Amino acid sequence: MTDTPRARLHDELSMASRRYLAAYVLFNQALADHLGLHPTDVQCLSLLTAAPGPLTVKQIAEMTGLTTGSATRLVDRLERGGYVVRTPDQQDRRRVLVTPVPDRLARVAAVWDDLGEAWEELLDEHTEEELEVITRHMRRAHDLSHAQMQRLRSRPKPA
Amino acid sequence: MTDTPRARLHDELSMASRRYLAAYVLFNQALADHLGLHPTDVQCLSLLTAAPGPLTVKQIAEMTGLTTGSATRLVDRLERGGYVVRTPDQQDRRRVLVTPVPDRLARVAAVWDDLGEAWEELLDEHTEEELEVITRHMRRAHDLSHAQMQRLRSRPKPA
DNA sequence: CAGAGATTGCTGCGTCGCGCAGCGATTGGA
DNA sequence: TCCAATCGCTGCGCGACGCAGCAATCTCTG
Repeated sequence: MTDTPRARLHDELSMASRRYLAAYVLFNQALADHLGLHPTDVQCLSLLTAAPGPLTVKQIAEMTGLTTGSATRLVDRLERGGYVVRTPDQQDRRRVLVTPVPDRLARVAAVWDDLGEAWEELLDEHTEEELEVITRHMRRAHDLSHAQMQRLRSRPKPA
Repeated sequence: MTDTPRARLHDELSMASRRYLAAYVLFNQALADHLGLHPTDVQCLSLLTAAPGPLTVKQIAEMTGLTTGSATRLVDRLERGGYVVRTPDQQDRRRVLVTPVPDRLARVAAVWDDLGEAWEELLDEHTEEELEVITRHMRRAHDLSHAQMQRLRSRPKPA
């Protein structure tokens, strides 16, 4: 079905996205390995820094896709490494707030900044209109991935 | 540093990319879980179908970032599940060619196609020029991720 | 105000993916 | 011909993860 220019563009973008995402997975693994962590840990730290405030263990479990028990072990590792601290919630004493440690995260940020220079150069290759187009696509793709993930989770497994 | 429109666009795209990539990781996990596989297995199948021909175990190890031993176990799982077949290489009898099984992969493709409909709709929201802009950015981002991954791998660990 | 049910986080237990080290088989170069 | 290099496979141990059950706490109801 690649006989029209439009369809060809679709295929090219699909393939480019696949390669990009595959490369990101490898990069994420390499980054985690470089820091002596696991890909899941890096993902969690990314979520923590992107969040406006502290997250509970339950929220971390939902956002990472693993059980509360595994999330507890995950926070254990991060706390042992000094990346986060546990704080009991005053409003609801069942909850435990997980707060990232800025000093410790600075080391992670250092790696990111070092690599972020090339990222800035990449962004500078685009006009402002192009940046908006790409950003819009990213947001739509994010929403789509999120919706399809939930769809997959709430569907009977063929196994 | 978000005091200029340009810098604000940079930050927005950066954040949108982070969210997009994080969502993809979750989606990939959900997809693997849905198929009764592991994220690594799905990644490997994606690489196999994207490759022009059969891959050796060594190539799979390099492209997935794990050791040859783990790659052997990975191919074991895929072979046991009927997703791939092992074929001895005639030119070099040390090598083992791993070929995907079309019939078995059709089941994976079925999930993709079902979800790909929404993906096509997303692509149809863009003009052809916008598609080209996004594709170009994806390719550049892929190259950047790939280069930075190799840079991270060949650097001393701070641990 | 008291008690039932729901929610949150933590802990044994078993499973299994993964890296590491070493092995035999095969290939290509001195 | 011999030897180093390459490829894939196999024990071994580590550790991340899901599962099931637990105590503590909150919330809703009579």
